[in-house]
Amino acid sequence: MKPAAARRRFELFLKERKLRVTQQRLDILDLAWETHDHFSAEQMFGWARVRNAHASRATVYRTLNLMLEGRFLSSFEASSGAALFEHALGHNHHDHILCLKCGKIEEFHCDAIEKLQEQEAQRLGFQLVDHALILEGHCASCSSTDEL
Amino acid sequence: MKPAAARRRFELFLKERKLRVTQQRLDILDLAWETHDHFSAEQMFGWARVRNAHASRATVYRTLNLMLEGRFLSSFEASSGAALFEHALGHNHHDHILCLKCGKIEEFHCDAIEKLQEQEAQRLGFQLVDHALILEGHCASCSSTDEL
DNA sequence: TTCGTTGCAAACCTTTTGCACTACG
DNA sequence: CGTAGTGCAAAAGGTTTGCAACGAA
Repeated sequence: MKPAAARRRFELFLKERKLRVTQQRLDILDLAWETHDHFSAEQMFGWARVRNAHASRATVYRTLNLMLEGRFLSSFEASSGAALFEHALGHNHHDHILCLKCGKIEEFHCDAIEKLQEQEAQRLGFQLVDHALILEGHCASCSSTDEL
Repeated sequence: MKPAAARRRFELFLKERKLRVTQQRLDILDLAWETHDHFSAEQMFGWARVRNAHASRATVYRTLNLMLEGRFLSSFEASSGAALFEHALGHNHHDHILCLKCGKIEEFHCDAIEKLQEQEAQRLGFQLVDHALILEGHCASCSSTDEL
């Protein structure tokens, strides 16, 4: 989804839920669409600050959660404990693999894994709603330069 | 691993690392082996309190981390944000599926998924160290009684 | 005008840490 | 005895919340 389209859909989303279209909400959406990287709530707060977008930390958190509910963003837990967000691009769902040394994050998608997850859930009588898969290891450049 | 064996191995582990075998450490190990359920640090603190095991919250956290390092326990992140622990029984590695309504936790293991994770990591040039897979959904009894 | 939203700071929750005291080896 | 471990309370890190002021509809 392109920035303009995202913004339009976000406004619609807000109106459908009878929520107000505020400058802060739009600014945060725009900022989220300006990076192709994963970002934390704190980073977003910093960007807003730098860009005079005037959103308080509380509003940043509230808006990120709102965008999560509307599936404008997805998030996963970094090993630090903080949540990392990324905008939904209309891309297929993907999972993440983190380098434990340099912190690099790569995305991957594997249909076979998804199908097997669904199968396992069914086998256990669960109706699958969501899943979180995070792989951790050493990336190519980090493992080429280490002994440990 | 049975309680007695766990305790013996834990004492060995401590001695190998030149750490002291304290009453608190043994009590916490015993308590961990008294449940077949997943437990949080706070729960363990409560048990210790009730049982006069006299371990402070700080000691509980420190000891749980120690047992994690020694692979006496494994842990994963509950959706609440708190870590859930379970004793290592010598069982094979397994993943978890949580019911979003009643909180029930089931374990499962799927070799095919593990292999595919390894493949994906290799494909991306990563040397896989660990992974976390958590499925979330509605369990059989919760999905039979709901409309949502 | 009205009610949802914001900003601030305080509260929260989980986990870690500094330091004086305790106890294992 | 000497040093690692413990308990306490305070700090830390991330996120949520209560409430008065603000602003979109």
